[in-house]
This record gives sequence, C-alpha cells and structure tokens, in this order.
Amino acid sequence: MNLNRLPKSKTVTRDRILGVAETLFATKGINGVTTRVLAETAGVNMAAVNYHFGNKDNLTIEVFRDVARRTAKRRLDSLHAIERAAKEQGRNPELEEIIEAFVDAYVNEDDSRSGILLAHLVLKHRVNPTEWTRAVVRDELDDLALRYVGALQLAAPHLSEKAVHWRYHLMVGAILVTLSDDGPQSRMDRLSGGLCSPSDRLEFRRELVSFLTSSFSSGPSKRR
Amino acid sequence: MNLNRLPKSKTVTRDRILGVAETLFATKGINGVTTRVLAETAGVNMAAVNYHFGNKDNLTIEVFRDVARRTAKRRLDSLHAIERAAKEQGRNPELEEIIEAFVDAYVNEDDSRSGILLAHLVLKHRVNPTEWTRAVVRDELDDLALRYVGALQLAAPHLSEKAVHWRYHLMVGAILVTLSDDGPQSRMDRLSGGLCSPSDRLEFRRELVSFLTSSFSSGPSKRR
DNA sequence: TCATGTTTTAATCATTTGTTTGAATCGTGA
DNA sequence: TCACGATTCAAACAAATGATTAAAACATGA
Repeated sequence: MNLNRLPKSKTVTRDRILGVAETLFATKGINGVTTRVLAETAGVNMAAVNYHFGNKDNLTIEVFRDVARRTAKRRLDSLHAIERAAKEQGRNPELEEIIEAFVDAYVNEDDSRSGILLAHLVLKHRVNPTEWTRAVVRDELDDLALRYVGALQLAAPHLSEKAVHWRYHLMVGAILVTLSDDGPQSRMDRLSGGLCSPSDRLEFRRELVSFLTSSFSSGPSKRR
Repeated sequence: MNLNRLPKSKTVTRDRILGVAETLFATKGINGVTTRVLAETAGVNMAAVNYHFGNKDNLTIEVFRDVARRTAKRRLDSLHAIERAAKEQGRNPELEEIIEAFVDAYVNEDDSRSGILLAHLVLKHRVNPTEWTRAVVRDELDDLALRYVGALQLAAPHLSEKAVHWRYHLMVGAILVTLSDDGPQSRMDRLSGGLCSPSDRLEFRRELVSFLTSSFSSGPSKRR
C-alpha cells in the first residue's frame, strides 16, 4: 500500500520544509514565498507548515536563526584559527587575514547559498525590521561582530575605536549589497558591460578583500 | 477638457498622496504601507489612489522614480561642479572630491529623508526585485553610476577598470546598508555602546568619506 | 444658471494568504 | 492484531488588501 511512498520518519517533513524554505527564501525573498508554494515545492501538505512550526513567522525565524548561527560559527572558527596561528608565531593577526576570514563566510565557492540567504535575511530585516528579526541579529550575530571589531582594532591600531566600528559596519554593508546583486540580471554585470560579475565568486572574494584591506589600512581617521 | 488650466484640485490630492507615500514608504517600508493606511494618513479616499495612479504599483514606481531622479540630479550637479572647478585649474577632479559629492546626495543634514528613502527603495528592490524596480534603476540611476565610475577611474588611474567597477558597487553597498541602520534601534549604536551612531550625519559623512577614500586610494588590484 | 467633464466618496467585489479543522492514515509499542 | 498518539491531507475559513463601481459633489466655461 505504501510501496512508492517516501519513508516518513519523525523529522523528514519538518526538515524538508526547513530546507525548501531556506532555498526559496534565498532566491525569491521572504515575502515572495507563500505557504502554498512552499508546501508545494517541498511536496508537503500546506497544513504541515503550521503543524510543525505553528505559523509562518516561526518558520522564518527558525530559518533565519539557523543560517545566522551557521555563518557565525564558521566565521568565529576562522577567527580563532587565525588567532591561534598568529599566537604561535608570537604576533597579532594581520588585517588581511581577518578580513579574509570574515569575507569567506559570505563569499565562498562551496556554499554560496547560505551567504546569499543570510544577506537577504539581514537586508530584509533592515528594510522591514520586526521584534524577532532584531532578536535573531542580537542573539546570533552581535557577539560575532564585537569579536571581529576587537580583532580589527588590534590589527589596525592606527584607527580609533570609533573609526573601527564605523568601518566594520561599512564593510558589512559593502558585502551584503553586493551579494544581493547576484543572478543573471546583475547590475554590476550590466554597468560594467560584462567586465565584472558578482557570480564570479573568486573574483568577488579577491576584489572584496583588496577593497576592504585598503580601507582599513590607511585613513586619517585617528581621533581628531 | 481644460488642458491649459489645471484646477487646483486636480493636483492637490495627487500630490498629497505622493508626499504621504514618500514619507510612509521611507519609515515603514513599502510592504508595510497599505492603501487604506496611506489614504487615511493623507486624508483622502482610498479610491483616489487608484483614480490618480491606477494601482499601487504605479504609485510606488512614481515615488521611487521621483526620489531616484531627485537624488541623481543632485549628484550629477555636484559632479559637474567639481569637474568644472577642476578644469579651471587645469587638473582632474580629486578622488576625495568625487566621493564627497557622491556621499553628500545620500548623507546630508538638510534633506536626510530622501537619502534614507532611496536607500530603502533600492534595498527593497534588491531583496525583492520586479521588472519595474529594475526599470527605474536602469532609467534613473545607471547613467549616473557610469559617470561616477568614469570620474573615479580618472581620479584613480592606478586601479584597473574592473577594480573601479567593483569598488563603486562596494561603495554603494556600504552607504546603503549603513543608511538603513538609522533610528533609535540602530545596531551600530548598540554594538559600539553609543560611541557611533548613523543618525549623526556629520560624523557619518566624515567616516564614510575617509573609509571610501582609503579604499580607492591604495590597492594592489591593478590588472593582473 | 446650466451643461459637462472631473474628482471624491462609500460601499462592494475579488483575490491572495495564513490558518484552522476534522477525518484519514501512519507508526509503534503492547 | 489492536489501540492510540502522531502525522498528513483536502477542504474550508477568516482576515487583509487591492481594485472597482456607481452615485454624489465639485469646478469650469458658455
């Protein structure tokens, strides 16, 4: 009777919803995904979303939190690795190393999806902040941000604390928006006549690191 | 059909809708504003929106286009002024001048609203692009972008054309996202313990120009 | 003032979308 | 095998929202 049915264990439906939600949110944005389309894509009944998550907001926050946590962990790990390596050589981490680590969590070849997704989620939060998006950012990303700010401060002692904060946020902005310019309709592609494209991850990473390293290295922004 | 003389009632409602839409869109985001609330706030019947604009999309595109055109014009004017002044002195515009002009259209004390609004609209377009937001960006902002890219290339001859394109887009991203971090719940405020705040326009402008000038000045990104 | 075209208004319609419901089905331990 | 809780499903529901309509109010030129 259930020969050609997919085996359904306790979590398979829930996980499938989460997975499809992650993908769809990343590509179509959050408002662009209805419960119906989501369920349909996942091959799951619509009511399953509410059964497993209560409502759509809960699902969204769960996806957001997952991705944020995953990315944060990856970035923290990179930072720790760098700090450990530097310590063994009796030096502080270099600016470029730190920036590379930060950038890598967003822009890398193997898992480009979660970077784009996180960018979308954060940008959506910026355009349309709610209590719970704020909560996710605070819970999952604030600590990470402060650690990087601290590391950057150590690596760029010529900059004031204020300047480092400013530049950290400007750095994040540069990454997020450029990440959101992905796809075949990319503005950068169009404006540059095909010369540059954000979908070229390798070049993305290279240019980003170069841009950011420059912007942190020099600067007359010491306290005045 | 009196085409010569516009009855004052012909434009007052329409303009009021446009004005209120601009304000509400800037504060609550576009999806956060319903036709009902919009009409109510404007003290206008709901059907007036459809009467004057056909539908909500048309209204949104009109607001978007207005703001984009206004900002673009201001930036082009600034650029022309700089180029004229430099020409009189027989030199090319300097990097910092160009960046200051670009930044000013977004971050200035007198009209901070339209900067924030444009940032919101562009970010919304990034998160949820449609044919018509793409059209507005293309029609109103592409030309401007290319002119700045050109000017930047002249002022930063050590950078490859490709690098200038990349950095232009990264620059825009840095500005947009930081602009969207406005308000009492600003993340930068929170993370820096009140040390920095995007609502301090003067400092915003200063730090932004410093950050961007650094990032364009140096850089090992010459053609490889 | 009247005739005419324009604008405003209240009410209604149609669609979308998230949610709920109650029955059917499944999985599992007794 | 049976019982029972967990899960899935089709259908229906309710709320929100954009759009439409038809009548009333208004403005204007003759």
